[in-house]
Amino acid sequence: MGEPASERAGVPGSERAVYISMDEKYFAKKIEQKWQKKWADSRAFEASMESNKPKFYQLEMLPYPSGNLHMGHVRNYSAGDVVAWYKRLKGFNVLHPIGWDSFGQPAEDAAIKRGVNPREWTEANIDTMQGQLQRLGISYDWSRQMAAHRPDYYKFDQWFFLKMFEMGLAYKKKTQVNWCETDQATLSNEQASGGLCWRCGNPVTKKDLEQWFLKTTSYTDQLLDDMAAIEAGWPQNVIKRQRDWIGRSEGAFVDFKISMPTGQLDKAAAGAPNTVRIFTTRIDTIYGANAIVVSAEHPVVTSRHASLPADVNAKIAEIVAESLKPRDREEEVEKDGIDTGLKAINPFSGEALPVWVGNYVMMDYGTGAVMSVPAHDERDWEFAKKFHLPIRQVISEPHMEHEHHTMQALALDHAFTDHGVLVHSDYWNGKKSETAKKEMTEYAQKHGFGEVATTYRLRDWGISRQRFWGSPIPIVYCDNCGIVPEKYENLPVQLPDSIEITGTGESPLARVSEFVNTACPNCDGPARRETDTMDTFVDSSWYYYRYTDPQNADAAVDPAAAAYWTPVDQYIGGDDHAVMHLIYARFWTKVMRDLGIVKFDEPFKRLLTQGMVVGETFFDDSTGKRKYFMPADVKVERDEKGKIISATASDGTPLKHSIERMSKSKGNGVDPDEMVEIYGADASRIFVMFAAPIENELVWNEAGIEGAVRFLQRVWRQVYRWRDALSAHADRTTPSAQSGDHPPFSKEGSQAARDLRRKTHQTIKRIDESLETLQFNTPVAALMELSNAIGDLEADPATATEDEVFAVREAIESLALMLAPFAPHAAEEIYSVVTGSDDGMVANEARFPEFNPDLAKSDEIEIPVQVNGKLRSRLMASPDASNEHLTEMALADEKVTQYTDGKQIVKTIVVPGRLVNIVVR
RNA sequence: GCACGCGUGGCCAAAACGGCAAAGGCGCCGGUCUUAGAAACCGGAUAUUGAAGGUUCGAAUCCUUCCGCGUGUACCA
Repeated sequence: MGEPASERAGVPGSERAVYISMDEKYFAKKIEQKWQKKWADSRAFEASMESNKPKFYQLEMLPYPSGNLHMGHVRNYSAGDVVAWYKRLKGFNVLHPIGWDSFGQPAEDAAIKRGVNPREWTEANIDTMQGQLQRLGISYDWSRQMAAHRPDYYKFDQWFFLKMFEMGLAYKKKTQVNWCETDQATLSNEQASGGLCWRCGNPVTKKDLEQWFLKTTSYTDQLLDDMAAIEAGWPQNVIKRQRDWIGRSEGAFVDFKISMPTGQLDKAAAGAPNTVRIFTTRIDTIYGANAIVVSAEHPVVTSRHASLPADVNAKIAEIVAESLKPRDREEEVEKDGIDTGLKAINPFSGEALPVWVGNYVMMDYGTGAVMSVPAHDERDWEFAKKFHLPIRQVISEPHMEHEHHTMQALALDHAFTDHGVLVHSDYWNGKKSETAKKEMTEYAQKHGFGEVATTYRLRDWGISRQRFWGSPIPIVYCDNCGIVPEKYENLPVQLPDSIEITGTGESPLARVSEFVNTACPNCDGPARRETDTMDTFVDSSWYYYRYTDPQNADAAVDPAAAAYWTPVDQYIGGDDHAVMHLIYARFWTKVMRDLGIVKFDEPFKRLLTQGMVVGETFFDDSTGKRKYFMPADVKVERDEKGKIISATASDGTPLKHSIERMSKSKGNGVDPDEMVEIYGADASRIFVMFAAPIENELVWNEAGIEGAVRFLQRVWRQVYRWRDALSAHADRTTPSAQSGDHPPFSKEGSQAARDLRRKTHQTIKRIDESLETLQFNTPVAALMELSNAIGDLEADPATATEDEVFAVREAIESLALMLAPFAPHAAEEIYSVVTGSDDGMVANEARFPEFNPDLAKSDEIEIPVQVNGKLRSRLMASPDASNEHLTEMALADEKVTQYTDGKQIVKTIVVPGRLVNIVVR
């Protein structure tokens, strides 16, 4: 690559007879610095509620301040800025804020590894990244920045927690966490992957810990049903994933009575349940049940521990122990279980079924017990095969309706899980599954051993983290009063300024006595604080409300500010947050609605999920752990398609390669700062938007970025070439590319000028439509085409006709305005030259150019003529020529008659304005 | 396994409702300039739209099957 533009920056432009002087060459850095300063000085992007324009809230997902921006951020924020600029130019009062998800583990890890202060580390990172974003020229309202780790923000995490505590939405419960005995630390699932502690390498166990939960499940139906209101504005796959995640499943509960095997007394503890309730979605298969299978933790077995045979108890203990081991997601667990000796009576058939403990039944879903119907459920099939349990088919193919229902069906070689017709099912023989489900549930209900039931996959949200760098949970434990919420006036419960974080032990806060020891808010006696902190998803559940009222010390947000700006009109972010963050944020909004803070159900009207930015990685995993190599240190062989054949390290070690999410540690990261330094912010942003559709994965390939630079340079050159001719017309009071202010072309007006105006207006239409539908790559292509069209006009600026100058002016001014969302600095500069005002588009209330259909229309169009679908000729016709006229012209055409002579014309198809097709035989 | 999505020149990609000879960029080739190269500029070539069937006057677009790739998810009863 050649001499970087930046090194040439700073050359002063020569004074010319134009209102705004212009360098002959495009100096990215000079222009970018100029406009970044102007925008900051004029507070161009600071939003205010004092406006008579309609509001538009453009939001991008809250970044974690890791220290450096990566290309995924650049992609996300460039896209957001396209929307923000577009809406601004469309006359909206735009709110476009940014902030920091600044609580979380990396800061704590840095503290452990390098002994730095997490607060200082975090603040320094925020500084760095803010600078990077500013150099990219993203049009944020910096005055509204929030950062989760600052007490003025997390105060309200705590406020919300207390409110939820009052509402019964926050509660404490014992649950299992990954636990490293050696380090005495809880671990997230990722940190415990493979069953080994990521820090010390010792096996991880599970441990029961008291944890705080937020009752997301009390909003399950709303979370599910309210999606109907936002469905149109959200990607289908996100909607689907949320539905799956919530996992509503409709079926029935059925109670089975427990009896001990013949000859044995029931030695169960007093109060041991004598029924087992199962959940099933297929009650129609109940005559095929061969066993009841319960989870190892099910009360029906735990309460009978004393009476169960020793080998049964041993096996149950083994299953429990096995289930406590963390395992890889991919690993398939073999079915295991044991017959407890208990019997359960099928309330439909009266049959006594064995009660098994099975490792595939989960205690925390449904009732922790299932009826095993091997003929019609794959898991039960597998279980029955392994333990040689009987398999009885009770559902037959649908066409068997009214046939011989009692006949033994064909021997099955796999579970038949479809709906069908009941057989071997007594009274219900011959009925369809759907009918039987309904009737059997009603029957169970009527006879008191069952009911209609709906279960969900969604669990409550565990927010406790045994960590330092998070928002303290505002709860106090008092020997006299028990669990006591902190008083509102005592918020925020502040993190201690500096503590030693070693990475071992329980929550680091537990060792800070000034923090732990406190007075009970209730009785003022000695008490201890909760030392767990909140999940950082808490912070990101409501930050977008804080932006609307960021300085408020008394409330999370003023309802009036929230009412003005929210809900968010357009949200843009990574696909990876499709489920968790977006469910939590939706939940939080519903809680805020119930608190009367907002009046709507859903926080994000429209959502766009962008694809990841990925790059090639090279690594050696022969040691079991991946060691990454920088691409510069790798010798790569490629085939003619560019696919990698082999890669070797400089010392000759053969390396594996892959395409992975960009990151510094993997050596495939691109530093946005470096890119901005070399190519400029505008070119970088254009390239990132142009390279691939926003929702696709973007495989990083830097080669293309020079095309973006060339495009900007070409536009610049065109503006420079025409600057004198344009400036002579730059004295209008209202700068505008609107078309109505120029009379229609005189008959003598050149065809070239007419063509350019047509291209301009066609481009306006295209770009407008693309931006409305959130396509960012095609508008860039359209701008390139428009710029090519300007270049195609051969007229000399000095001698051009008035029509031609007007057409060029309209094209360039439109181009500048439409370029603003992608390359705002260059666009502002060009706009200044064209309009003679150096105050910027915002101050000038610049508007997106308006499309004029009359100008976009060609006066004559070419109509292809096909014979039997094959192109044979073309006609020139007016765009509104009648079908009859076109048909006549086509049939008279010589090239057409060659193919139609002597044949019978079967029919003629005319697509108005498009083509004529003559079908002959 | 299940669900969803995608296959268009060497590469990234565009083409309302099925309707012209399938955009744009990168790369490539040639030219101008230059001692030469690079950059820049100008010009040019390059596609039976993954495969096979089907529907239709007409298919990149709709349907079926297959092949390849990607994403999500998994004992959820």
